This record gives sequence, C-alpha cells and structure tokens, in this order.
Amino acid sequence: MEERSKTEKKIINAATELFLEKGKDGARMQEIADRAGINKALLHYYFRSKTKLHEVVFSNELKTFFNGVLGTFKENEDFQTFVKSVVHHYIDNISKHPKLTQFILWEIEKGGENLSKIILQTMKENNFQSNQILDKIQNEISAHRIRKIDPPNLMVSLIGMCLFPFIAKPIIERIIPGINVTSAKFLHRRKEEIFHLVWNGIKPTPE
Amino acid sequence: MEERSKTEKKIINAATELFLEKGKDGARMQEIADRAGINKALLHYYFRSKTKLHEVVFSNELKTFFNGVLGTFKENEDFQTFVKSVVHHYIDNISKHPKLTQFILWEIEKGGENLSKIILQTMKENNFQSNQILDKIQNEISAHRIRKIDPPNLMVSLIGMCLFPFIAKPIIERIIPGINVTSAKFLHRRKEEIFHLVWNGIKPTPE
DNA sequence: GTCTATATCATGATAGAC
DNA sequence: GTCTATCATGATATAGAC
Repeated sequence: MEERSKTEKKIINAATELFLEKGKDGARMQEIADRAGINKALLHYYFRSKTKLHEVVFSNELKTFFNGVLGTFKENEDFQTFVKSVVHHYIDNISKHPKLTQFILWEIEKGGENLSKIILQTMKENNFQSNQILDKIQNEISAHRIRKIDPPNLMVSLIGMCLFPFIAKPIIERIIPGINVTSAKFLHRRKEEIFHLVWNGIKPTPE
Repeated sequence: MEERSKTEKKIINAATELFLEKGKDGARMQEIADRAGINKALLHYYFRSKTKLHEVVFSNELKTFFNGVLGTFKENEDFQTFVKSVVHHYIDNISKHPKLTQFILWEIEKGGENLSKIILQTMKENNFQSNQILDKIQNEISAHRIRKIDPPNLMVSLIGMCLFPFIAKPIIERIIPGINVTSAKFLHRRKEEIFHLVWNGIKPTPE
C-alpha cells in the first residue's frame, strides 16, 4: 500500500461513501469534491479520472471484505465445522459491510472481471484455492462421510444461500411483509437454518 | 393490452433488446432509434421520455417471466412434488430469459419498488399469495411430514439457490474454471442437486 | 498543491417544417 | 406521423493563475 497524503485520504473516504451509496454512475465528482472539502480539479490531479478513482476505492473495499471472509478459515477442521464456518463467516462479514452487496452487483453487471481478479488475488494471499475446497468435499464423499453430491453445486448453493437475502432484500421484504432479512435476529436464525438444511441434506442416509 | 401501431412495436422490440443488453442508463435513445429504423424524435412522440419507454419494456418482460413461473403450479400437489416444481419452474423459466437476470438486478439497485409491484400483481393474477406458501410449509411441519424449520428461510433458500448461478455466473465461472453454470448440462444437474439437498434437508429425521 | 474558470462532450428532449 | 435541426443540461476533464 503506497503512502497517501492527507488530501488523498479525504478524497478516498468521501469517494468510498458516495460510491457505496450511489454507484459509479450515480456519484458525481462534484459531490465527492464537496464532501472531501476540496474542488473537482483536485480529484483529477490526484486520480486522473473518475474511473481510476472508482477502481482504487472499489478494490480497497473488496479486499477488506474478502480477507475477512477467507482469513479466518482453519486448516484441518472436520467437515461439519467447515460448513458451519463458511456460513457464519460469509454472513457475518457481509453484515459488517452492508452496502458492499450493491457494489458487488454493479461489478457483476459490468462483466465481473475486476471483481474476479480481486477475489482470486485475495484467495492467493490467503493460500486458498477453489480446487482445495472441491477436493475436500470429494474426500468426504469418498470416505462416505457425506452423500454422493456434486461438489461445485454444493459450493454454489452454500454461498448462494448466504448472499441471496442481501441481494434480494428489497424484494423479499415486500413479498413477505413484516420480515427484515438483515436484522440480527433473522440472520442469527438464518445461519442456523442454512447449516442444518445443508448438513441434513448431505449427511449419509442411514441404511 | 392496448393496440400498438407497427412503429410502436418496432420501437419496443429495439428498446427491449438494448435495455436487456445495456440497461436503462447504458442504452442510448439514438441507438434505439437506429435499431428501430426511425429517428429520436419519434421515440419521444410515442413514449414521451426514456423513463416511460423503459417502464413499458421492463414491465412487459417481467410479466411474461413471472407468469411463466407462477402459471404452472398445481393445486393440491403433495409437498415433495411442490418443492420439485418450484425448483424446476424457476430454473427453466430463468433459462428461457437469460438476460432478464441483469434486468432484475438493475431494478433491485434502484430500490426494487417497481419490481415488487409487478411481482405482487402477477401473483394476484395467478391467485397466488406468499402466505399461502408459508402456510403450506407450516402445515407440513405440524403434520410432522417435514422437520421443524423456519418457513420464510426455506423459501428464501430455495429461490436463492435457483437464481444465484444466474446472478453470479461471471464470478463463479472464473473462480471454478471449466464450469458453465447456464449450460443445459449443469442446470439439469443443478435441479436434481437442489431438490435432493432440500428434500433430505427437511424430511423428518428417522427416530 | 490548490484554486477558479472554462473547454469539451454526450445525451435527453423539443420546435417546427412537411 | 415522420423528419431535420437545435436546445438545454449536466458531467468529465483541463488550462492556467496563485
């Protein structure tokens, strides 16, 4: 991480808030300058273009998030603990960065290339490989400790169930009145529900 | 549905393509006019504003999709069949309208209000109520035909697992090389996997 | 490094002839 | 109903003084 002047930091803070709130297109350079207490010209002096500024902000936020998700996995956990960890870490970390979901969606819409790069890089920094997880699942199957399932599908299902409430929050809450899918209470229950659904769903059927 | 002139239809077709491809902000009125073989002024003559045109296109597409999802549910299915139906109808219909996922994401980002209205209206037209599903799940629990689970969480999980591959496609396919989450082969398997995971996950545990 | 003022550009919308 | 030409706006980006 390079040294950053005081002004640079002010700009990044202001830009982070506004990009998270309104997205790249929605946020205006004028607004960012105002909130940072400087003028538009300085934004370009420091970051050359809006796109460049957006990239810096975006990449910072995502790295923090994914490091939070990946940094806490333990080696040699038993598989049941592993499943529970995935669910808890994902949901806890996304709760800490609520606006990040929209950020991620915006990136996906633009093709997801930058996002993928950051994820892959973060995985590398944490000595994490997607194959490693798939192999772990495959091992459990071979040892008959879980049912014969498709490993990639399990991964997609797990992460999908964790993230979906945050993605679809505005819809879900209008379709099922009275629910708040990001409340501590709902999320606490959700973690339990996902874990039990998955664990019961994959454990070997008694003969 | 009102009568539409030939020109109006050409506009709607062109606009649908471009909005699906580039979103409301990405699509340009000039492009739409060009593709429809007319000029910009006519767009405003027929639809007054870009926002209005977008609403018309958007609402048409979504109604078609959700009618496809909801229109095929049967009354009085047993619960196992019901779960299977939800999974199959969701995935089959979203496969038929692949670009619609982005469309939905764009709407969610804008607050999801329009989208919710359309969903609720379509549910009404198909005599469908979200409570009805929640009650159905609750009944199964009371009759001890499934485990004691949280009904809203089950709904969110089911739909989340179906939609997530389409939402996160660009990311998943870069993280797990060699996979194609919208290929017929993967989706066929996915339907099976989701159903079995959920059914095993909720069926009563043998004493 | 920081500012004011301005260039430049893209786009949605409209006026008015036919 | 359809077109050409033009306006109005809002944004990024830059020039140049201090």
